Amino acid sequence: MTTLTPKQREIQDREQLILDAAREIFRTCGYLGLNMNRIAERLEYAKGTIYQHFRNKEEIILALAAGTLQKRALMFEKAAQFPGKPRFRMAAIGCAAELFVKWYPDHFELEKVLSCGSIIEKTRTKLRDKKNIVELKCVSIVTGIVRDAIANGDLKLSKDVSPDHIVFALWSMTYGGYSVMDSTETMNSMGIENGFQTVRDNNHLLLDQFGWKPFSSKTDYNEVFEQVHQEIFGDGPSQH
Amino acid sequence: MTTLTPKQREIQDREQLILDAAREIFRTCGYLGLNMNRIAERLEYAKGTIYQHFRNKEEIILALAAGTLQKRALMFEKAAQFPGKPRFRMAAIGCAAELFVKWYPDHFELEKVLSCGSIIEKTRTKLRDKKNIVELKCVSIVTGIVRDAIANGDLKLSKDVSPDHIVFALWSMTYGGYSVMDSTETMNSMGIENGFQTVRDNNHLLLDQFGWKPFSSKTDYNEVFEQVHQEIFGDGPSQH
DNA sequence: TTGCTTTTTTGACCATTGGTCAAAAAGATA
DNA sequence: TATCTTTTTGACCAATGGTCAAAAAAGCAA
Repeated sequence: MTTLTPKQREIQDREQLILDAAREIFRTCGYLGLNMNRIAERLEYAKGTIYQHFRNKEEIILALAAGTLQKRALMFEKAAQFPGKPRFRMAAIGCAAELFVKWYPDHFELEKVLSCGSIIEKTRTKLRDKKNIVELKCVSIVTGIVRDAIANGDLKLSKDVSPDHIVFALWSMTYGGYSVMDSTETMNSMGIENGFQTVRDNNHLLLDQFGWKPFSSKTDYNEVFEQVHQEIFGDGPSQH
Repeated sequence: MTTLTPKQREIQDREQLILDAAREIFRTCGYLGLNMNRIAERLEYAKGTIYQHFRNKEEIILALAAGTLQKRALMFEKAAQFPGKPRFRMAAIGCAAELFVKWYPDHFELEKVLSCGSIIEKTRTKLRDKKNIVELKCVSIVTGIVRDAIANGDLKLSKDVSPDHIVFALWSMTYGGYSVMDSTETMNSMGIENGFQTVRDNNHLLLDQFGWKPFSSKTDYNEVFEQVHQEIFGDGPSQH
């Protein structure tokens, strides 16, 4: 039942070819520069063939975002396995998140496009859900580490704060920080020289305030970062 | 020299008519639904006339964003004048920021569109700068309050933290929080019931950790929020 | 291989939008 | 009123999104 005719196989493979071409065009020409004609032309297929795979360019962009997000989920999984106290593992997640945006800078641009209401609504719910599931995967990994810290005794939450609150706070700070950094104009006028380092510091500030031990005053989390960087992600973006 | 012929006056006024129509269309139909034809049709002008005012729809969107941003700057100015300790005034800024996104929900959508590289680059630098100046105005108001707190003795910064760092942290947390809230899907699966309240709390957590007195454990900043809400912004979005 | 059916591909085709510009209309001036 | 200047107009073109009947290719049975 799972055997495919050569033709079916070809069609299936083409999906990835389309996405590869689209990613390349998106990277160089952005949302407005990407269009179905251009993809077809580059792959030497007729336009109609591309439409057989994707309903419109918005769905292609969504698929591209889901693709990179999948890579992030894998990175988060690896990071979560860093041996040691939960807070160290959380620092490893921070490292993964930072390397992710550095390794796949176009993903951030994809996300920005997809955050526009009138763009995302051109895609089918089904496909959006597919992406959301991968995103939730990341969230649940992080929540898991928070729970471990609670089980561990390293973190005691007051009753008005839940693990989800902590994840929301970190998520906000990180996403917001990268976004603000991206709008260079305003950023330049502020005296932040190393935005990534600052986001890291701010996250640790938050975790300290939530009472999560060991505090950043006791541990050099930059050292942990470097360790994770080398030991887990030393080989760069994995090619597969 | 400042006297205008009736015709010149008419042209000048039309700019606002165009923006009003565009804002309405953008609100209901989003980025993809907004186009020059539609604006011209609604105002019963020829397309060419619209092009005399704006080079393309991206520049219209930029102008719309600059317009609402201007309102935010005014709100920040009013908030900064809240009488009392700098940290109270900072809470007032938080109130202004929150009311701003609630009062002008389409502004957030405008920002998201303009954050897309290939969209913003269709606008002229000159116009972008115009918007940036208003944005910087907001930043400088906030930075001013931080400086007041330092002058005051309520806040002592370690030498590796600058006022700009604090502003960057608050900005990240707030912008990031609102963004994450916006992507409802992921948000719903997390157990955050009141996102706005959570963003407020997180900001206060940060300020506490930076050592800015009086701490939120000593003061009920929700009370301050309500006070600012009523005394300063009680009359709703001002119509002018 | 051949002839028939089903699947896939193609690109001509249409509608919509972005954007231009020469000609027409309106306004200013004297 | 006649003349010059400014503004408006909408026909026009190019590019893109998207469809679909016809052609080509693939699958299959004898």
